[in-house]
Amino acid sequence: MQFMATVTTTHPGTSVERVYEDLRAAIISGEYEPGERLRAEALAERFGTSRTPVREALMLLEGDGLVGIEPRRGAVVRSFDPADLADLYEVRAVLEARAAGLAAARITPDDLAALEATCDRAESQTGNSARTVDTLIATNEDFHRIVIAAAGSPRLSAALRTVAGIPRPFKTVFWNDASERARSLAAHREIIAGLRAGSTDRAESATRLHVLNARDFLTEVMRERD
Amino acid sequence: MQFMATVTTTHPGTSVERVYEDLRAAIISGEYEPGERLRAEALAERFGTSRTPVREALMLLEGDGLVGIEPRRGAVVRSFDPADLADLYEVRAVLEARAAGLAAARITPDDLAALEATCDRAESQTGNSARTVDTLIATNEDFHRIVIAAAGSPRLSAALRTVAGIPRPFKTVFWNDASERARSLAAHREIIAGLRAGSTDRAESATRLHVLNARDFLTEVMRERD
DNA sequence: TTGCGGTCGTTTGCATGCAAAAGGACGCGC
DNA sequence: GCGCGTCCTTTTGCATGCAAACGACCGCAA
Repeated sequence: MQFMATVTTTHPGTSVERVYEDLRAAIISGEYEPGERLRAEALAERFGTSRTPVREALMLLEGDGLVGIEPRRGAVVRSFDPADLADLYEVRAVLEARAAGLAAARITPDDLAALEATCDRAESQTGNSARTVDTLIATNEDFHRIVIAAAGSPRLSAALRTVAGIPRPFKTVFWNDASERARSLAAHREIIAGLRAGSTDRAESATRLHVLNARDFLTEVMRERD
Repeated sequence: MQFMATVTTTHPGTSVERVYEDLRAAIISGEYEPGERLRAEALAERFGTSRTPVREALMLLEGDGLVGIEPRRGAVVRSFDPADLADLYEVRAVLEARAAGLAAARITPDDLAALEATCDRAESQTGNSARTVDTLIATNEDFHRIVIAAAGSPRLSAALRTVAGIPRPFKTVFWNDASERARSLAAHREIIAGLRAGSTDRAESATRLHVLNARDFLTEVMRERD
């Protein structure tokens, strides 16, 4: 399949990175369902490469907890049961709280302004259209990304990657819920206040609360789903 | 190089796993020095495989923070400057403290006994022979491994992998220091007490203290090294 | 001497071939 | 009818070929 004809003004970097990013996005978007088998050949064709980089990307995604690989059996999209999700969010709570705590001592006015901007942006989004929900999810991710970057801890960022990705359907139920939206927005402003005050404790506590609230909502929803 | 002659009663599993484990051990043992280049061909020859599994193992080790890979430039053993080490230990402190906290609610008498056993074993080791230090390092790792396993959180375990590995020379200076040994042993017993009491707070605090003490010692030593 | 450009060897990244394992279909015996 | 063994297909895991990137080396000019 060496005639890849400059598929889509391809990203920079190597093939593995490209497949990793795109496949990750595809899994998170829900395009591949939990439990679905990920065959190397098919993915290679899809991404216009060979099986080698696909295989490598799959190994990286396994490290991110998005894909399960069993030797000689292949890769599948991991499924998230309530216990899994709760576990994941609890680790996220610990790590993101710590990130916020570190950020409180280092954050710049620019970053604070950017954080405020995400809140304003979220506030301006009303309704439940797919576009609205998309924007909210993206905005939320921006917020967390800024805080984590502001913490300035490479190891913390690396650790967070192991709990960063969950398929979008889960997020969608969250951001479709009006009261959760309001609660998140309030929490974000609370976190910003802590960061602005340079208060490690406030930033940490507010973040922990925020993430654990999300955990509770999601596990609750999943429980009543079945 | 397909005549690999059953190199060393090879581990089970795939070639990648084997290379990953062995190379990881080699790096941690200090056999490859920080900054040293890791050429795929040479490693393939050493491990009796081809470059493909080696390349994949290197990517996994990059995820563990032990190896740095730059596209088209190759892999190197990561070097640990004082800031790196401090960062790593701070994340470890957060995660291991949390693990101990979780473990306090779930640990079994068997695990408690195993933890006690590691302390007794450590206590019986005196002197500074290489063998003694080896044993202390292994014993210490056993202790932490048991606690983490007892936490029963797969995501926490996964996150900890990103901060688990540091080359042995660093550990050696630590375990050669008599007062650090004593302090570690006392801390371990403190943690056990917290776990036995089922006290999340005690187990957490003791663990955080323990890991941060190690951080301080190491950064201190590194500072005066230069 | 120092800086720059061209050349060549080395090493990576990717595509592909191939052996072997896993899973399923089929048929046989019970 | 059901279990079991065998054959066949699919898919993985690994080895290897090859193009392209990197960087070291060398010569030349300022």
